Amino acid sequence: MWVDVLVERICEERSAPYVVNDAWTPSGPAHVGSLRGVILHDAVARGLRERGYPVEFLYGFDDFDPLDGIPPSVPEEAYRPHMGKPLCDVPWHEGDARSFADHFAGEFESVFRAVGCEPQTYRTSHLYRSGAFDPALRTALDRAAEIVAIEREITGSRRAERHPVQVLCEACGRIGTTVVLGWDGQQVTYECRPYKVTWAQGCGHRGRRVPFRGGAKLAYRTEWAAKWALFGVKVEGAGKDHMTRGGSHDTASAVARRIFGVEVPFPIPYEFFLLGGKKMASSRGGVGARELLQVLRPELVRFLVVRAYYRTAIDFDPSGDAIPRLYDEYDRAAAAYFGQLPARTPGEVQDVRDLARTFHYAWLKPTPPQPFVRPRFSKVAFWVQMPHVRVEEQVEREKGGPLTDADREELGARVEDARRWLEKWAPSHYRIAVREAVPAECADLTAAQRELLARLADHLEGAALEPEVVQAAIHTLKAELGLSAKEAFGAVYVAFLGKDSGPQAGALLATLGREFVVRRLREASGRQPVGHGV
RNA sequence: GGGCCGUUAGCUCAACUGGUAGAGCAGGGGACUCUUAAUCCCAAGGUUGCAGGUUCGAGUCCUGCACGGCCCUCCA
Repeated sequence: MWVDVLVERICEERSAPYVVNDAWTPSGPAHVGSLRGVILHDAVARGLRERGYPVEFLYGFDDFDPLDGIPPSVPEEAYRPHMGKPLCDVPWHEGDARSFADHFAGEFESVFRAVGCEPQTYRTSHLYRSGAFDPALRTALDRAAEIVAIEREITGSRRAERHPVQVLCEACGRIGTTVVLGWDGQQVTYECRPYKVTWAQGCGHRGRRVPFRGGAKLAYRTEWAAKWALFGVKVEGAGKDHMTRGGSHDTASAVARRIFGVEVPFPIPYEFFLLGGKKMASSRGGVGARELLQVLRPELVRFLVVRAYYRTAIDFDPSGDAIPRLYDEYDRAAAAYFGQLPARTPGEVQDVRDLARTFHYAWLKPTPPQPFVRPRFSKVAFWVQMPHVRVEEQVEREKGGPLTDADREELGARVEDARRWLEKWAPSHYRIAVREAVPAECADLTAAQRELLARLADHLEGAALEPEVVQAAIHTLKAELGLSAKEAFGAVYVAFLGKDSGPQAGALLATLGREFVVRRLREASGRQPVGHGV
């Protein structure tokens, strides 16, 4: 199981205590890829902890970065004047005291807490304003030329020369628009340029200021290296866009080694998380991390990430069979974890062991789970649609005993997921839906089946529409006509559902109302009512 | 051009540091003979993309190739 393999290698290649770090810029709603990052780091931290090492799991919100784009979910006019300011200095448009950064950081934090990730969070703005980053800032200013040279070397000088420090403009409060002109060991001279970047306009101010305690920030790649040095980070993964050769991770690594003199954290390059084949990035809209929790419950979200090898892309498409399949795999992993999955060959023994570990890392809480019933998802989805079925009784019968609290909790979650799935994602053949018009499939009915439908219509016209009555009538008629149960009931299902199976026929028809039932039976039979015109 | 990933049964995917290629679904056969038939049982289905190599042994390791996806630009 890949988490265990990574943990093993980390123990060989880096020494304890382990600081595991991950970070994200709260510039909009977090997308699912960021969620993969947190879950991955959380699982690795858990694995290291279980080996008895001291582990610190940190999660940074890069809220001192400039606002460089406006997410589509937010009114553009409210933020246009703030373009280029640090995210932590941009007020949230809906009145309360929070900043733009705090809003999105808080939102994402509640998502990753829900899937069981418990890092200690920090904000880069605090690192700057508290002075924690001042030594790194001084180093970067003193050795700016070296850092620029490193960037050019690593990236193959594809990019324009860029100073590793950005000053916060005293006149307009922007940080994305300034350039450093000089550094005398005490103060930086800088200019806030109108056309430095396309997404924000600097005010033109030219000044001198002390860069410390929040007066300036490190450029992204240097800042990354500085964080490793400051916290002594031993493990930090990143999406493959950072990890490509000559990319930001390579630059940060060189800066870490040559400028700050620290070891590069154990890298974990992980693949993207796609939803329905499209990349979900906050800047492009689409389904975010929060929305994923409205598709899958937290246990399944975490399982989805943990079971996939970290170097392969996850492409989750909630339509189709994906959710029932995911549930089946989750149940298999749970069975392996609880020792309920038999293994015969050595290969199977290993498979079961891996599955059990996967479930272990997917489990939300640090405390081990107690066994719980796992009625198959597709079955639950069927039961919740049957008017006469009480799901809890069904599960009790399958289990062969009364349900525990854990059982009931699990079942409740499944029922809720099943209803949501049926409503939003399930392919139509999973839905038991009474057709509004006579199904075309009725053309395939035999003469005897048509006869049965016609006689059933006649019978029900004068009888109580009770489940037992309907049920008994079908059985009587099938005997009269020499039909099998499958042929008889199949005809009824086809007439209403367009397919040859469904919930108990009596219960189904009883919920539909006599007039409709009789009319539909006659239409499907292709016969005129006995003794009536029309 | 560089990098990463993928290619295994009709479909969706498994298979630890190399050790008899598995599962779900679909399809086939059968069972329960008044319906929780979306259940249960059985069988079948694969020269693991192609060509080489290493090995007693390769889906797994190495080399090359083909096809597909993504990343390498700004920003993070």
